[in-house]
Amino acid sequence: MNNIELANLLFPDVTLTPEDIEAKYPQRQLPDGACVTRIGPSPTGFVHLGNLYNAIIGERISHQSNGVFFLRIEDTDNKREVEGAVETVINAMNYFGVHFDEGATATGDNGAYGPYRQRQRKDIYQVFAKQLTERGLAYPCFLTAEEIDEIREQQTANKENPGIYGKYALKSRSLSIDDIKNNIAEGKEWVLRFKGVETDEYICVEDAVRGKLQMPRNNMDFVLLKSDGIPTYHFAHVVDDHLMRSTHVVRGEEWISSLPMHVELFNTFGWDMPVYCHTATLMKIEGTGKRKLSKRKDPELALSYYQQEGISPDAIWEFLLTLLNSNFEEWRIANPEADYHDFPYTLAKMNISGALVDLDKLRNISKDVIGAMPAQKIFDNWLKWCEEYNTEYAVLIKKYPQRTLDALNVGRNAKKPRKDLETWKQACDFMSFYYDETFEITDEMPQECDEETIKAFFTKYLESYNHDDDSNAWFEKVRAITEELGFALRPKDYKNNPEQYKGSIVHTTNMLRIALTGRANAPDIWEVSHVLGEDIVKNRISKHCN
RNA sequence: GGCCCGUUGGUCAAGUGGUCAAGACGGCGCCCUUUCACGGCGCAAUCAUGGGUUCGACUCCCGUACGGGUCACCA
Repeated sequence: MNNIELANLLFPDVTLTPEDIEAKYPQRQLPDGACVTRIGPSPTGFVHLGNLYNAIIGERISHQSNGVFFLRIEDTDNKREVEGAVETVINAMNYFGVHFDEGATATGDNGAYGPYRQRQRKDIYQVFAKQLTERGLAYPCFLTAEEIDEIREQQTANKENPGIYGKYALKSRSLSIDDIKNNIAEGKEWVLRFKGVETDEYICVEDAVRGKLQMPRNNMDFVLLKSDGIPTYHFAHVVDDHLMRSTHVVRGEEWISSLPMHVELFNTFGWDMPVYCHTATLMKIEGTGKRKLSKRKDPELALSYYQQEGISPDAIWEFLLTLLNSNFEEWRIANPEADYHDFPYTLAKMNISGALVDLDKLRNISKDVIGAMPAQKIFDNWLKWCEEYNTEYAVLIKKYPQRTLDALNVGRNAKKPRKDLETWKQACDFMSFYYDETFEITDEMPQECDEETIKAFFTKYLESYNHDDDSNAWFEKVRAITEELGFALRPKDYKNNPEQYKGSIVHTTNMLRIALTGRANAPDIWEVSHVLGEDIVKNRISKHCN
């Protein structure tokens, strides 16, 4: 009786019952084995790699099983919320190719299990909070922050576990209904706490990636509702994932230690627990050891970093997939052409220790990914990136669309395409020699070629140059000049008898390459020449004739 | 400190009692090659540690060390 009175005192506006709510969110009609899961980012304005990492897992297990993947905004902490952050999350997920079946969108909610923003679900949580109060399992606590601090200090001094539990909860738990009425009348703020049970029992949860997790049963009087009536993560998680009918909960391992609270809630409500999947923390190398990626020190933690660098979403997926499932790389080698969505992802193959984010490996993967793209797709993606991050190049690309496309095709249609491009940012650097506006000579001419030789070579080259020559005819001329100037036609001849030659054809072609592209490492000279066009070629060559 | 998780080469990692301990990135070397690439081949390099259990342990158990997480009206 007392509990009912208390519940009505605390929640005078709540008229619905848990049954009413349950009825609004029926079991989903899905094929056997379908996974329903979600990501629940909080709108802090910072979306990080770990968010994507977990999102990919959720996306894969749900869509591979013909289930449902949704986006829920966990905005219960209004202090941390940043203007426009919801949009930031949605845009980032969209950019990186993570698609939701339902949930929060930029324009509102989509789906029958909403609202998908936790603050808008306040009324729902209150119904269940009231029920818990009626059952005598929750109570209002008027402890101030200072009082809680004092308790903690005392506990630390006594080497006891910190928190509100056992005898430390007594003061609040033993308040009479009149005390509570008076406190409320005086305008004192309160939180709703769960009544933890004093016990030495253990709980055991079968985690889909870690196997058995065993830990002491919860004994804490943890907070269910904060003083503004909004739930804590723990309460919101349990209520939401139950009502939204999630079958799997994918989240970082930092949640393992609060698992006992969640188990306690699922059990007291009598609800089935979802399958938990606690994933590893992303690490970074530093000095001799690993450490957690840090928001402050590591720019590569932010998803925006990869956008700024112009690493394609496909490359990020392939990279994360290699971290997530170690058999992905083998699968990729066996199926070089396949879409990564066809890779059979499994939770069981997940690694449970912290994976290290290796940017070199990412770049390598990125090269392969871009290497496999048709030139037109590269053109489109690169241009799109430039329009946002490098407007100078966006202008160039649009000024010379055909030349750019031809340039992107150099060496691409061979059986083994070149892998010059690794990121859109780096592409701006690599492609610079195709435009007079950005052309720059950065490498030195080979030491084997003195000034005299350089002048002679280019003069002869220019004299004999015929833009209509095919590749073979062109190369014959290069050979002729090379020989004429006393350079070996075969690199080995020079290597074996260095005293007989000034150098080899390696050096003469190098000169040519540097004159045309500004560097020693660039694609096939004949092909490049035909992308550049006769005028530019002659112009660049003639600069070295005197 | 309590509770929990983890530890295979420089890095990502296969591996579930018997393997010469896969593979990938990076490094080095060689080969292919008319340039630049691409590619191919090869080399070096790993089971944190001490005890058990066992005919046999990277695999199972206990301890130690190290790393990580968490102990909020943050998620």
